Amino acid sequence: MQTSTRERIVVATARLLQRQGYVGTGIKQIAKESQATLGSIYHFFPGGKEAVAVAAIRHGDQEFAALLKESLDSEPDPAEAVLSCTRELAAGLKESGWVDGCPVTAAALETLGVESDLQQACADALNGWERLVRDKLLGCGFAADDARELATTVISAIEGAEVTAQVNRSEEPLLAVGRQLARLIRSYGIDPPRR
Amino acid sequence: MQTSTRERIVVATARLLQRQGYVGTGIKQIAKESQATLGSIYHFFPGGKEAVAVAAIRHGDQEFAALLKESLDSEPDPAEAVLSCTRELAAGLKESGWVDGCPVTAAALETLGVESDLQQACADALNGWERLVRDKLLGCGFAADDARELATTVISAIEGAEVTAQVNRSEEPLLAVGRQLARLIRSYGIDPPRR
DNA sequence: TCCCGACTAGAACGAACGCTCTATCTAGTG
DNA sequence: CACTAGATAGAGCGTTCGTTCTAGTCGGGA
Repeated sequence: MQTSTRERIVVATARLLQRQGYVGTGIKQIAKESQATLGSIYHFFPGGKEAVAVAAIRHGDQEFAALLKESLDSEPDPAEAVLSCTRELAAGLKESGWVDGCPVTAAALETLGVESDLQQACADALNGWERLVRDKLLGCGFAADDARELATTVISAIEGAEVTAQVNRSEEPLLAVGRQLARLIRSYGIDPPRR
Repeated sequence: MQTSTRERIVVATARLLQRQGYVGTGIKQIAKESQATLGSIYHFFPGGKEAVAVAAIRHGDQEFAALLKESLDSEPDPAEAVLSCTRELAAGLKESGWVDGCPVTAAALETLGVESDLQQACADALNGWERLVRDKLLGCGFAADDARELATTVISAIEGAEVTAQVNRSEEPLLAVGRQLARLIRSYGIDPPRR
């Protein structure tokens, strides 16, 4: 067996969570989709459904962080980097038939009322992504306050643009937001570092 | 009876939807919360749960559109108008204990896979809000293309900022995004119309 | 007075939910 | 070979889901 049963469960759950949320995803559906059985799931995750979801959210977190980091590292100019990131997200979203959106938003919104590990995992993911953007901006010479506000704006706007793109089944919202974010970053008039 | 049973059902459902999404909200919970009975709900909404949800989404749509329109009309300068809007949203979010977020996002994300009236209602809401912003910008002398892209960005960013604010239980993301959006709008260098 | 449509009320149904339980299989160790 | 911990397998538990159904209440026109 190439991939462990545990890993198959986590990956399948991550995909299901981003498509139909936490409440909409059943343990038995996870079992079927991951080619595992109920016994296996409860063996690896004695915490039940929520424990599986937490692991899946963390998986989606790392996956998106890797994509984001790759985009940010590929371009020295932060404005270009954000553009490249939105382009990549738009392409991926279209390819999935507009269903594979942000891996944490759906789950996060459903578990807001209750204090849970799941909610914490979602918050950690969002804040981690924001930190990646902030560090990039700091490395390009932005002031600390500007970098922080811009990072929050970039992540929030991308988050919202992904939802808008999904609902309208169109790449345009993501691309338009990418262009405007690039303009906003450039408006600070900081020269991009040359390689 | 001051408010009709039908209205109570719609209002209660709208609040439940924005807090816990579509799948997470049960018909019986709607009945309890709205002081109605199952019979009443199915009497007014023969289409069942989805029909109730569609009416509730449309209600939330109009409610938010009214708030948005009020913010936009209160300030002649579009940048100031967006700032005022994010401030108002931040205050409302905090007051609700970070649970009453965007009325359609949660429901929209859960019903992406299937072609449904509910999904259409969510798309209509988002596009309607975007149009409000676009018309404001057009009225201020923005070029058609700029107004369209900016409107998409404003709505998407606010949408995402609201999620970020909820997850972090903080007003700051909404306020920061508001400031950056104002800066972006001003970067076009178009003089705000004087009253 | 009767009646009828609008509305209220909640018992009951089959399906699906998360989870527990026992049983079986498998790989590694003595 | 026997033994055991790890992993797999799924029947079945109690509960809740959305929906259907029958029964009852009530005000106003014939």
